[in-house]
Amino acid sequence: MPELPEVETIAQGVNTRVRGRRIVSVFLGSKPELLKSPRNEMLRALKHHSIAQVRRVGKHIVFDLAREAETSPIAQWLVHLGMTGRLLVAQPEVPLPAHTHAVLRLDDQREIRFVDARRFGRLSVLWLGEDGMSKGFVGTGREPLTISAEEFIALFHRRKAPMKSLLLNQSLLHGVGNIYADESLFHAGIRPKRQASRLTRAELLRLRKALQTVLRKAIASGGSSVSDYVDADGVQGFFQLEHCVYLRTGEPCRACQTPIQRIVLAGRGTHYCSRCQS
DNA sequence: AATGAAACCTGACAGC
DNA sequence: TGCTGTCAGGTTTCAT
Repeated sequence: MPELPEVETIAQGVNTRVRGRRIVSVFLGSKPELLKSPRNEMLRALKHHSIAQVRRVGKHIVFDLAREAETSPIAQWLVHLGMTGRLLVAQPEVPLPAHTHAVLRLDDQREIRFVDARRFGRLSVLWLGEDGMSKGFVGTGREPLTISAEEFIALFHRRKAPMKSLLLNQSLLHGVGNIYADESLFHAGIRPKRQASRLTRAELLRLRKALQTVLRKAIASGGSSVSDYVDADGVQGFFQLEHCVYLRTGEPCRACQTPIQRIVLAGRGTHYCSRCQS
């Protein structure tokens, strides 16, 4: 479900609520495909350790785990929410939702719960070297909010795939998904199918600006709740009210009233205005 | 190397 | 009511 703004909202929310707490017990469900690291490794990394920090890297939520009374992390717990994953902080008396696959019980009794109906989510553990040997998880690509204009342009140099497909490629930029790819292309006035290598420098500069603006605004709105996205408290975002094209097939363009088109590109529903985007 | 299509799952919703 | 088909915030794998 979640893209950069939703993952950012969740990570910030979880961080505020559980930073500094100790994990006293861990439950991991029986679905093996969710665990990208061995189960015993994951239990060993989590159990009896403290949560130094929770943050977002790309679409991943990173838990920095430290020994008690120490600050430098020894391991990281990585959570990828896939399409339908949720990460909730709840009191123990609140009933476990269906499809709960992991529960971390904290020293104040509260629980961090990983819930994922479709099971496209993934959990993994990264061990950190003793003397800062490993920097830990740095993500799969460049960070869209901080990438410079020149680096952004260089990413797409000589690429012949449609621009939207490349926006979704997590080894180039990480964090952009279907909603924000469609929305940023609309705001930049670029058709999703355009070959990246045929975009002008000015268009690429416009796209970077549009992408950063739309991501920042979405974070400020707590993300987009299209079907079932909620933050760490189970609260919905409201950036879906600002969508110009995503899931608005046939509805009038907010700028020119032309009905929004839907095509399939890179296997994904793709929405654009045929008049505003050229 | 790069691109595209299919596969992995469940749930919600529209139409009959 | 219940069936079928479509669609959904993502990534990986396989074929070209």
